[in-house]
Amino acid sequence: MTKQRELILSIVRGSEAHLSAEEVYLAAREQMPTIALATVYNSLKYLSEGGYIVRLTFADQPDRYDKMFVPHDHMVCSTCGKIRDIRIEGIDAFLQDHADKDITSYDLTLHYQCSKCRQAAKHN
Amino acid sequence: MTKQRELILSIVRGSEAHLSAEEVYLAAREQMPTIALATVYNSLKYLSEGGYIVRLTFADQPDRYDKMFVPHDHMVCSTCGKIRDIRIEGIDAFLQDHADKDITSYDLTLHYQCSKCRQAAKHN
DNA sequence: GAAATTTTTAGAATTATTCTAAAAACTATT
DNA sequence: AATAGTTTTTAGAATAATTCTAAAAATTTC
Repeated sequence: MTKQRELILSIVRGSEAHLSAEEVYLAAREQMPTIALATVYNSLKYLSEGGYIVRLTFADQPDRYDKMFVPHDHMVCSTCGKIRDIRIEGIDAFLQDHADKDITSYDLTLHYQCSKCRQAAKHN
Repeated sequence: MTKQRELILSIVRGSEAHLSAEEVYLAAREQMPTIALATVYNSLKYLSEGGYIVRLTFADQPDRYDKMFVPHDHMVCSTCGKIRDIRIEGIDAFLQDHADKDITSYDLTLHYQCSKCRQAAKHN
């Protein structure tokens, strides 16, 4: 673990948001102004492949990174793209039961409209 | 519906694969050699926003397009990236039941290792 | 069938990410 | 603790996927 990777890990772990590489880069620069964007990408790859953090891929957004201490799924607002954590109780068992092959992991994203966007939509 | 959009819709509907924009473009050019790549992107956006086809987003791959006559989910091989359709019986009801908000749709991707890649991995 | 609108085309632009090659930082070896 | 070997970082170039732009073509409306 280099200083850079430690820093990046601490940024992802210290945030409740689902940060993009760019956002991690901006946060990292505050503590290490000379860090390169490529290092952020390298480190995020290293950390997610090593299981320290989880990479999330959503449509129409750059990839995001999640500390995922507690297993959970995600809801994305179809209008503004904001991401919300959600826990679907019993989903793991349900999926293993209903899939014919052994699954190693899964991604589940629910689409919905967040309350802010629902409000905004009314005023049209 | 313009000629171009008709053609692109027929290509997606006529394929069992999950075609990328580039693949649709190559197929489209065989019947309409002057079609522009931007038109393929525009049309795929138009068709997926209109509900004629479904856009799929996976990590480390360009977006893909699926005719989705029958609702289903997807399994992606973690090694080669190949996509397989899967039907998870009762998942819709399960999700609506277990999510606290009204969901408009969902994406579920299961990760696994396809038999070809599992074989290949053995010989190491 | 002229006018208005929409779509297509071709190429430039943008965004997210990876690659490259040299420099720097570690690690292991005497 | 100097040396050699390996890994990581850096900065910038390169790439891939997709969108934007502006003019031309097609389509629709009146």
